[in-house]
Amino acid sequence: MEINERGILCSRGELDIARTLCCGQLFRYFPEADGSYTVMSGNKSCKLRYEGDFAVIETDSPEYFAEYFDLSTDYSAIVKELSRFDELHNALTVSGGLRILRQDRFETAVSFIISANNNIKRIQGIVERLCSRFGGGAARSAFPTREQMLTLTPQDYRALGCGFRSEYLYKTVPVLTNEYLDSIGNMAHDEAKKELCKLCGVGPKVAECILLFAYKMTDSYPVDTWIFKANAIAELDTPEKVNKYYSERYGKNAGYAQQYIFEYMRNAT
DNA sequence: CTCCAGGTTCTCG
DNA sequence: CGAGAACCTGGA
Repeated sequence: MEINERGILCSRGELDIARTLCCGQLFRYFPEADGSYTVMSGNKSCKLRYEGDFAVIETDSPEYFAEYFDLSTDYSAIVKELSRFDELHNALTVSGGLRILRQDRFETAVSFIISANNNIKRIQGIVERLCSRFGGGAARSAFPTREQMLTLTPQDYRALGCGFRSEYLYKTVPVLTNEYLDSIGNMAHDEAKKELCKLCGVGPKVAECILLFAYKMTDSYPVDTWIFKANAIAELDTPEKVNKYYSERYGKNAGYAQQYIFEYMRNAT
């Protein structure tokens, strides 16, 4: 990896752009006509494309996106550790270059509250409308800050298409101060999850997503409908049982395993 | 028409 | 504490 003032350079093997962006951990990515992708995070943006054997991240905020794409972590070692689990054989075929992001905490919390019982296409639309209407007034604006969102009413959220999640956001956004978000990061995983689950609109699945995709607590194992189907065994008949079993089985690498399975399952159908 | 999507909340036994 | 129903919305 190499960082200069124009951006970041790393090998294709380290960063598979489509895999990393399209596996449902972020919602503000935009495929461009020339084959590149634009990514928005908070009020920052970058553009990703391949040049020969390299993935190039062009941005005004190289330090931010080096952290965002978790470029200091060696993923080959993690994949190697997970390869001893036979049931992950298929999932690991799509693991190459798929990275787990360190996203903005507020944006991630809001986005995954919106994600509940929803589909990725529609989540993207809602988030984009939220940003364009309340984060800057134009397409691809910054994600609105907590302070900007404090003025929103449940009716505003309904107008964005949030549906029954509107009341969740109206109640929870005010709680998501920097102090609160910092305190979550200082907790152990189990305590952080328990604390997040106190928020309206945040249950075990959304809590695990926030902890994995914003705090990069990689012992998280979010269980959505896809993962639940993939891990369907007679004894594991509830999402929380699946969560408990596999987070213990994979330990510190549970989050990576989960993301590889999710990517494989969605491409398999 | 019904079913489903990166689930959570509310209610009831 | 566990099971079941209700829930916005848009695409298949």
